[in-house]
Amino acid sequence: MGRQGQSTTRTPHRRPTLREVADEAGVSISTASLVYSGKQGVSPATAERVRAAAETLGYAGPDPLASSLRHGRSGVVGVHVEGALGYAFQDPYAVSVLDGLGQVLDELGMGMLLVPEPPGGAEHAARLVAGQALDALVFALCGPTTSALVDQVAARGIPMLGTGAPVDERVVQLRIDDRAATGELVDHLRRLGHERIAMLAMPLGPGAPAGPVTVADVDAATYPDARDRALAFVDRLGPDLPMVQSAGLSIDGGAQAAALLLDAVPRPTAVVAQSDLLAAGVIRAATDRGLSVPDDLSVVGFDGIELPWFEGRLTTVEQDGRGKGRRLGDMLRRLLDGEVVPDEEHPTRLRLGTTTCPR
Amino acid sequence: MGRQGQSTTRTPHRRPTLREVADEAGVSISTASLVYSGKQGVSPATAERVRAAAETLGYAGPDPLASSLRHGRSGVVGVHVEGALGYAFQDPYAVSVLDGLGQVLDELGMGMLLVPEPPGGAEHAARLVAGQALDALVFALCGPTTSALVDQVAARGIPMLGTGAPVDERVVQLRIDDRAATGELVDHLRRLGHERIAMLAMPLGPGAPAGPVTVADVDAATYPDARDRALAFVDRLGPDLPMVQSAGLSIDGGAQAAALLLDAVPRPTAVVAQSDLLAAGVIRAATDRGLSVPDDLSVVGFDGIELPWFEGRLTTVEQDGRGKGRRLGDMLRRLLDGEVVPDEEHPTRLRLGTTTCPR
DNA sequence: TTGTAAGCGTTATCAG
DNA sequence: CTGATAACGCTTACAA
Repeated sequence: MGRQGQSTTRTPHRRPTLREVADEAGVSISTASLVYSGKQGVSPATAERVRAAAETLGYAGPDPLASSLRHGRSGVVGVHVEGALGYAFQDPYAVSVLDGLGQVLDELGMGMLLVPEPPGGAEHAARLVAGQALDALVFALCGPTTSALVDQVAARGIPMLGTGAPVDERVVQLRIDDRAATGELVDHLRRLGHERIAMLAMPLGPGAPAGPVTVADVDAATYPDARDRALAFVDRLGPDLPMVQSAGLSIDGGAQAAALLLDAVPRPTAVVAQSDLLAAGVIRAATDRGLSVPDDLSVVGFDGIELPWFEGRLTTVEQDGRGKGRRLGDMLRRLLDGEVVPDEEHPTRLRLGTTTCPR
Repeated sequence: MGRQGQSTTRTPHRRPTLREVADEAGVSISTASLVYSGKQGVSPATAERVRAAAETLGYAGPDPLASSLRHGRSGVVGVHVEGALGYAFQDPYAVSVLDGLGQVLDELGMGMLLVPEPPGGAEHAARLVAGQALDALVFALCGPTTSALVDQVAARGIPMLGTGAPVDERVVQLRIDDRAATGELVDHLRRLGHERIAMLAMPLGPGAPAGPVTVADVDAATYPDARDRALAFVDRLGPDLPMVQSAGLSIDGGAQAAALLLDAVPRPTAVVAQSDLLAAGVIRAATDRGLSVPDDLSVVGFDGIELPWFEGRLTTVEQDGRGKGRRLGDMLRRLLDGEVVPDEEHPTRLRLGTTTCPR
């Protein structure tokens, strides 16, 4: 109580340490520590003395850094984000996965550290990971099949979790069945009588240009989810239907790539877009051309995000991003508990909307 | 080369330490350290021996935790996010700020740790911050005027940066002139001949319900940006024009609140929305009612985000989120360098689009 | 150029 | 219930 001359000399921010608190309280440093970790019994009286001393000195609790070093755990989970944040977070699906993961991490008292890997520079991410204490690394947003980070992180003994990529036995996966789900979409369109169906693929690899793709391109794709969805399309419908990839995972990118499909003659009667964002682009491109969805063109997407500005409801595959994120969090918890966690599969389901109708 | 029997015994993941590497290389531990910090001269020959030893033992470099403890810096910047991630990241403007900040942090080799503060539970964020080693905390996304975190973080001697909130002298601010910018929007509409202008405000506080608000409500607002924009509106146009707040910062929320304005008689001829997302909601609500924008209703927003599905261009105030984020990063750098950083102001500019026309 | 030694601030183990 | 003491893994004067 009373002034402590705090504003007079004020050495430039040397925080008091537990030892000083202990001295002030007239107890040993280990006793003081016990007060904070709250494990063993400390007599209420001494505990109170320690707290008072802490108050006096302005001690805000044990230094997380020292505590982490001691425990060998930082309480931080890295989340790999491919591309700039502004780019990756444009996709509500990606955000919903992070949201779910974040919920679980919150419960675990752990933090989420973003590990962005900018377009050209893997070394940035590598440098960050080298200097940052991570308890685990999650590839939540499905990037390339391989990543230079994997070796590095594995060497540190840090467990990794992914949603299909990078493909590596050291990365525990929570996959969806991209092929089966895409198959359901295609079957739905075929049941409606569509035959001239086109595919609008996500970029098959980093920096892929918008334009037509062949089956060979698909086979060589760097992104496994884009590849599997395209392969399922080819499996069901053969190699002769039009396929294009977009230059990015965005509405604009989708619209631009969709233009290639919609301006072709004969025009497809249905488009399978590999993501809802791309499907939104298809819808916009169609509308721009005076085509009505679904009357002139049926459109299906993938992911199951909300498109609040769209009156109507996209026919799509629900992935339940938040649920997937939560499940990732659950696997993470087990991984950190030292359990051996096998790969798992997350269910998806076809959701019928208003963007498809009979041919 | 050759097998090292890695898959046979494999003690459960005890990483080698620098001391073991030094022993293996036949040098002292400090010499080995020098090889990694790369400061002083180590003879190329010894350096090579150390590296070889590291390779042999599978040493992946100094433990970041120990290194951080020694340096007293964690290389982590906390970013406060109000509400669930899935909610906060819905706003492209918020994401763009984070994107810009992330760019600078990347250059600094620092990481970005998300510190979500869920709707009801400030103690979650508090617990996270208590257990996490942060070099700084940024309130990038403009939350409430006060935050319980501030005292706690200040006690740890961690510098804080904000964009208007929380209001506290210990938080260095990068502000925009909300009042002047809103004034420009209003003036623009008045020049076009509009008189019956309505305001659609962002939530004035956490969990605010959608509905009409009075000047008194505005004065008591918890979010300073929402308050200042509303006050500027009242200053210019008097207290008698309709004002509503939305229940959340989203297109849906905007549309719902906008309904209250558009169904009133007489209907306003122009709406000032406090964010572009809300403006998008107004446009949707208008369209739903068969009103044409701008012919039947002029709409202005705030922020300057892209609405890729909207043919046309919103009249709004450009905030250049990415630039703002980068500038926050720059202030952060100076703060971490120990400089005394004064509050700054970020410029905005009126951007004319296609959503306003003469009355 | 290399080695010695003293911490960084905690926590855990084990006596008392 | 409390107190020495030894780590945790690394960095950096300072000495050789």
